Amino acid sequence: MNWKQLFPQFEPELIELIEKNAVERSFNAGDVIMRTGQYIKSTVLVLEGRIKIYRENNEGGEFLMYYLGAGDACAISMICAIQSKTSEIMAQAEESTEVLMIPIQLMDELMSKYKSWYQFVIQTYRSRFDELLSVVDNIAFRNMDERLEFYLKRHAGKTKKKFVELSHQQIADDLNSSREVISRLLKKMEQRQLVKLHRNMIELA
Amino acid sequence: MNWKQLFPQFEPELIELIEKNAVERSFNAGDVIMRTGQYIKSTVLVLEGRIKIYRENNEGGEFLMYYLGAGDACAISMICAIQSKTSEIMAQAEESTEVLMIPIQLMDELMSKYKSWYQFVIQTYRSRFDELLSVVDNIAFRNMDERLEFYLKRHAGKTKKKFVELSHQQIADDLNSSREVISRLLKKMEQRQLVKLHRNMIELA
DNA sequence: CTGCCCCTGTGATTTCAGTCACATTGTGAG
DNA sequence: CTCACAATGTGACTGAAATCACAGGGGCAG
Repeated sequence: MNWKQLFPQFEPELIELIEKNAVERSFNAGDVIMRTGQYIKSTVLVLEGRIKIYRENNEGGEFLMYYLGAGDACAISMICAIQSKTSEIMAQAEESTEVLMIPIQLMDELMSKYKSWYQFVIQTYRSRFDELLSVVDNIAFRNMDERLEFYLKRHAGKTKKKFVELSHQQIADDLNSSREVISRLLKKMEQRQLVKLHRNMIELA
Repeated sequence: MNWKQLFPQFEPELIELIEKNAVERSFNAGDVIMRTGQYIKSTVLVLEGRIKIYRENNEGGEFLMYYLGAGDACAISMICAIQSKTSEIMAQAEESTEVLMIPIQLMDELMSKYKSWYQFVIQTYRSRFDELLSVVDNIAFRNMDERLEFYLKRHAGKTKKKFVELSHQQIADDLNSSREVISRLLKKMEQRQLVKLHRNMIELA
């Protein structure tokens, strides 16, 4: 795949080096890309599709943290890759997804030699950290109705559509809530004209 | 202050460079070191004392994220400093605290020239990211009683004492809960022989 | 000693969210 | 068309935590 236009800030030399050493990989919707406790041997750049990054607890509950889309990098894979540590999160493809895996051995060289790469890594850390902060804000300070609104907006924002094609159950899972609660809150939102409900699809006003 | 032994991994040359350019600063218990929306012009290293990093919302609620102690660096100040962005968190001294402020202009040079600095920064990112993950875990998956236990252990752990010298109200603030709830849960813990309650002080079993 | 303020204990009530139970509806396979 | 199944709607109940109201009690300033 021709991915260069996703990273216009990279120097040609850097792109060449990545191309020579990195491996492209495809995942189908639903594939688990990384799981809790797994060792990480590469830094992951997303070229196409969408990856869900979430936390799982031992009782089967899960909790969505954020999404990665084309042009994003996985901050956790960067940190873990550099230190050869295990990851503490789950990553799952939401759609058909293409990624570029850059072996850790290359990281040090890229960081020291290419300013654009260094900037990109810092930028990635910052974005993820900020997203994590807003996640903390939401669960610490907001009720489920506000969290649901935030979730729908974020989901629609990334896909650039006015539709969220998910069942109530899937939304409940992402928010670590239950289907009935989400159904009821969605009904209330419909009464407030914020959404229109369809089967497997929510239309944002 | 002689802080070199806190960072034994730093090369002499690196230490010298920091010494020449950084500014030491003291804060008293209760001083706000950084507030939401403030621009950051320096990276902060903690030399002595203890800093509380927390999130504040517009309705006066607050929520503790983690502490920084001697030898720690503020990951957020690093990220923000490099990008000259505003911070999204509050930092407050819990005790008398000494910090070293390294001007952002120096960051790029340190990162590219000193491997030990680069490693330190990466290590800092990782630790804070992990702490933030465990914060998310706690509020997403745990009830208040478990969160309280976790809070007490963490608080005592950092101070290396078996005592937590806080009023119930302060604990409630940190957990974004209310005083009565904390009092009741502490009573239950006392009945389970996990703690002994005193005025302004909790003794861990 | 006394008055005041802060810290703590505790009951009553309310609200939000999770759970259980079951009804209804939409859709695709055959 | 019909059946099976997944998605959705809804009432009843439960439990966790927030809130309200108020009662003691300890410590300190004067």
